[in-house]
Amino acid sequence: MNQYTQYVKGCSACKDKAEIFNCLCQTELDQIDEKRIEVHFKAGELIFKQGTPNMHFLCLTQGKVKTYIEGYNDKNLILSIVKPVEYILGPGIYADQMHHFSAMAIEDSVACLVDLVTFKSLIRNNPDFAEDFLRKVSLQSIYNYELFISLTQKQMPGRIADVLLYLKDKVYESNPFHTSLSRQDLADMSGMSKESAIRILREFKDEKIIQVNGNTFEILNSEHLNKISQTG
Amino acid sequence: MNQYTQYVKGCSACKDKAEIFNCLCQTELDQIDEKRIEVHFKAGELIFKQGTPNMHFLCLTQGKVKTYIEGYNDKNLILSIVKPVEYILGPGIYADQMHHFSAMAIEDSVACLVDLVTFKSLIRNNPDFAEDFLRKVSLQSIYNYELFISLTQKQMPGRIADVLLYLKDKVYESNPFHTSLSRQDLADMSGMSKESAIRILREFKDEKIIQVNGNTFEILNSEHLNKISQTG
DNA sequence: TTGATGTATTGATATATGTCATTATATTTG
DNA sequence: CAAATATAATGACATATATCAATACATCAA
Repeated sequence: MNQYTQYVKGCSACKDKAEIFNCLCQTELDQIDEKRIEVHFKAGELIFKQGTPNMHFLCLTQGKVKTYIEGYNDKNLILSIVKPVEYILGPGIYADQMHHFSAMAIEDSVACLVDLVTFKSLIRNNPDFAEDFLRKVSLQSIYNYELFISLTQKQMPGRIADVLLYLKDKVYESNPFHTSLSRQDLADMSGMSKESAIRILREFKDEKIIQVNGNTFEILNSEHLNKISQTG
Repeated sequence: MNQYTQYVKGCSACKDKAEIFNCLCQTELDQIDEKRIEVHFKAGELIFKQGTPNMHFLCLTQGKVKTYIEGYNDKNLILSIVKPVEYILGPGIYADQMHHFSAMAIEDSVACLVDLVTFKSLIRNNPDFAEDFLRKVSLQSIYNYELFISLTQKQMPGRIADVLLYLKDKVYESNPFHTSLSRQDLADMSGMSKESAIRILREFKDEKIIQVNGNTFEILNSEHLNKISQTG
């Protein structure tokens, strides 16, 4: 590591990678930089758990993380797959100071933790940052509404189609894509049993809509898959 | 109407009824008061429609409103029943300026509309108001997560139980309660067909968990209903 | 290599839920 | 008032989906 890499490390380096801190001036960035705690997580490690106190603002800088609600009978519902640089924040921050979902690294990951006092003071003192934060929260909310419709009004093929399109377009941004998500995870993303998820994937494969090789997926017939997503 | 009632009308009157404007000073309240447009809706009338531009902040002062996502095949998913004084705001305000769900009066209602420029400037200039707004958005988000679990991981009896408890505790705050919601609405709240909703209600009735008389519901065995909600 | 463990896959079966058709009950309209 | 319309309720049936059991496959440790 040379002097240059040394220099751009920290929040300033993150600033160059993502727009989430665009609204912060150097002083504010330095303020976060000073407070932040960098933590490394191995794949499969829990980052925070639903039901525990939410004391920090969390920003993912490397790796990938799944956020999921732990429901009944050991069933999980995966809400999103987060990739860097993006923050992972729950509604508890401005409500009851609790985590309402869990977060787990699905790849080796690095996250920065900043105490909420610092975070909230930035929100209070920088209206641009506050607005940007509201924008992010809103976008997440919009995605949640889409998820509602997918999960409650579409049948299994439509839901699996949604998951595949989400992974291709939003998470891996490539086709084919390789994922560290298990079949159980795919099932937890689409609200069904893993056996059902596997069956639908096989059907898609038989119909030459996708190609599956272990954990590598390729969407062959995007049009058809979109149609399945639309028609439910 | 005497001079006194005249005096307390407008946003100041609302301030007394709800905490949502507690953070605003008199000047700010007057600012809203000047800009606001009061609109009366009859039961069944559409207040705003999913997919149309979201140009106003909306505050319900009288009546009741259902917010719902319009999905596929003319199926709706009711997100919440809003009662006064509460605002009805969508994530579009800080994202794409569109409505992502529809709102319909289920009783004769009155709402105040304030243009977004005014609203956003209040958020920018009053950190307390911004924080309170974030708190509200967060609470809604938390409720949405509970809804996710109810809708995706519980079977029909559990979902109907959740709807009944929601109406009793959060909407009407009484037992028995009378509702203007149709059986179709109850079905749209629990993500099932209206026939299924009716069947479950009958089962609850047969088991003496609830009493039903048209649109009047009384929860007789709260403990049992809670248990059904828990066990899914 | 071998066994051991976890994950993926498949098939058979049970069950939850939706759909369709029909009747009953309200509610509105002329 | 009766007729007309909307909503509610019920039953028979179809089907989507979960569950259970068995097997295949991959990964890892010894």
